Amino acid sequence: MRTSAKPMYQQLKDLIIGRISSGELKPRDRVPSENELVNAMNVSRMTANRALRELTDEGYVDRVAGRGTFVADFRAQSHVLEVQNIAREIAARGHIHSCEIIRQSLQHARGEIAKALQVEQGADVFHLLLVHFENGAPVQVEDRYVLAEFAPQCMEQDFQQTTPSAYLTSIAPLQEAEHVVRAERPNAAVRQRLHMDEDEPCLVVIRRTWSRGRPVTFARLHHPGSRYELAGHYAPPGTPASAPSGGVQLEKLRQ
Amino acid sequence: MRTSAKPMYQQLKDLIIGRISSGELKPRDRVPSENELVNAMNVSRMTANRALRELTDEGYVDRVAGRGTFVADFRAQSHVLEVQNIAREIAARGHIHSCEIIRQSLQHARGEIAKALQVEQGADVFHLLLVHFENGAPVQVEDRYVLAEFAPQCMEQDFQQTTPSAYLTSIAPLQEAEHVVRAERPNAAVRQRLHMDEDEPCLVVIRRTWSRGRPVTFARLHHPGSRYELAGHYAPPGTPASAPSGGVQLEKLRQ
DNA sequence: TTCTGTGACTTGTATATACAACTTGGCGGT
DNA sequence: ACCGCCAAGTTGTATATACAAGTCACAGAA
Repeated sequence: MRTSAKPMYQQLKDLIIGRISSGELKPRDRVPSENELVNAMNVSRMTANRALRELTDEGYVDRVAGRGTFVADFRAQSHVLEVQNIAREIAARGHIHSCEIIRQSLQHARGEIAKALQVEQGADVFHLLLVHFENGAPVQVEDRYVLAEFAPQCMEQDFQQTTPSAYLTSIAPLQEAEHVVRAERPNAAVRQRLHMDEDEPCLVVIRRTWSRGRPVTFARLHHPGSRYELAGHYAPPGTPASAPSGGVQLEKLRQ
Repeated sequence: MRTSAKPMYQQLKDLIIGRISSGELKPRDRVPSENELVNAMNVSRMTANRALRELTDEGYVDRVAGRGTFVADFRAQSHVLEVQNIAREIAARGHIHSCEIIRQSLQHARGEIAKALQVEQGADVFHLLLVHFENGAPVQVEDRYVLAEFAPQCMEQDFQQTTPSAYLTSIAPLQEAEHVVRAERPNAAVRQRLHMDEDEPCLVVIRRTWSRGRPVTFARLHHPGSRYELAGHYAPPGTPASAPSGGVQLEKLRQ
């Protein structure tokens, strides 16, 4: 065929990614089957198969023999959200997560915030200021800005029930993330909220997240250095997962 | 065909990955072409194509139409090494990297080190202690242990010319990496080597790296909080790279 | 000598076909 | 009512074939 510049399987992928990104197809929705694509798009089944198979590898869809192809849960999109959802992270350790809401307001983006979100000065943004607790001890101050246009229902949300990152991933796929990690001395307000010692340093994560090609949220996350650390494990795709086994061992290395 | 449990294209992938992991095929070596696989393994070309194409997606090989398929440079293995090579990182900023070697010795692994590398107490390990400088200012203390068995030539290396991580990636593919990031107060020795202020916090990265299924090196990297930060950008594979454009903007947010 | 083109080999894509294995719903028998 | 079986639809894999496009070496012409 090759009527266009892009190969046919890529056009099929773009088509389906487009339907997912636009919200036309939501998580767990059924994606056209190979045979439906064959009839609708006038391609061979192998071409449709390649498109859907690659979308599976890339985490957009899940396929089950005999049932069909379905849009993947955003939550399962791995890496991007790995560090993101602190409530899950705490729950995974078997601990209890709780949350105090300091501020939840609609503001006009100014200065750094407008730049970071790539919008004009004065654009509507929601500002959230929360403190997250693990078994009652504060472990994170979340200072987050969200494009109002992206999440219009943001003021009605109860973020004690659902963390902002969980809410954001529920309304659209967060497809890209950028973060910067620093060690800093906290200011007095942060130190007080995190119950930190006088000279205790702060682990700061600054994070921007993209959806549909645009940055939609910007967050500064402050953690007490003595009670929080970031961990990550990277393996190239296709690796049979050589059983790292070691997160626990590393804990013991804490000096 | 399906004579075995695993599908044929997977067997082909495993075969080639095996030859790469064992060292039989080194970076830039030529991998059998599709037609050679067709003849040698008695499969169809589409099956050989799928195996080699997936190996390309997974970063094991590079393919050039008209020339052939070649083992990928380990250095190009993206994520795993992203944070790893500080000399490259500094060079990418257009700055000058230099390095002071404090210690380069053969030791017996004890305690935490043996545990982290999953070897018996007393096994031979090389211990490296270096300070890395960016334009003359110290930015990292690298405290690294390397399995002697893995890198027997380690004592002969001049790590002022080639950083340990560059050397290690040159002798075998580092396939998995695990890291933990913390904010800590440095001890006196580290503070002195990094020329840090009295109350300046330290960004600490603890990293283990695997090769061929075994941990081979373990490093503690200390950075001055005021002069170093970690940055990362994650996008799901297949994303058309929506031009983040923003590392620079984020810099300006530094308080 | 230098240039040109041509053929062999390579990857990239696309199609048509085939069979296996899994899932679901419905039909018919008990 | 319930059970079992089968048909239709789905994904997963494999083959044979075809053409397009890139690379390279070598033969032959200028």
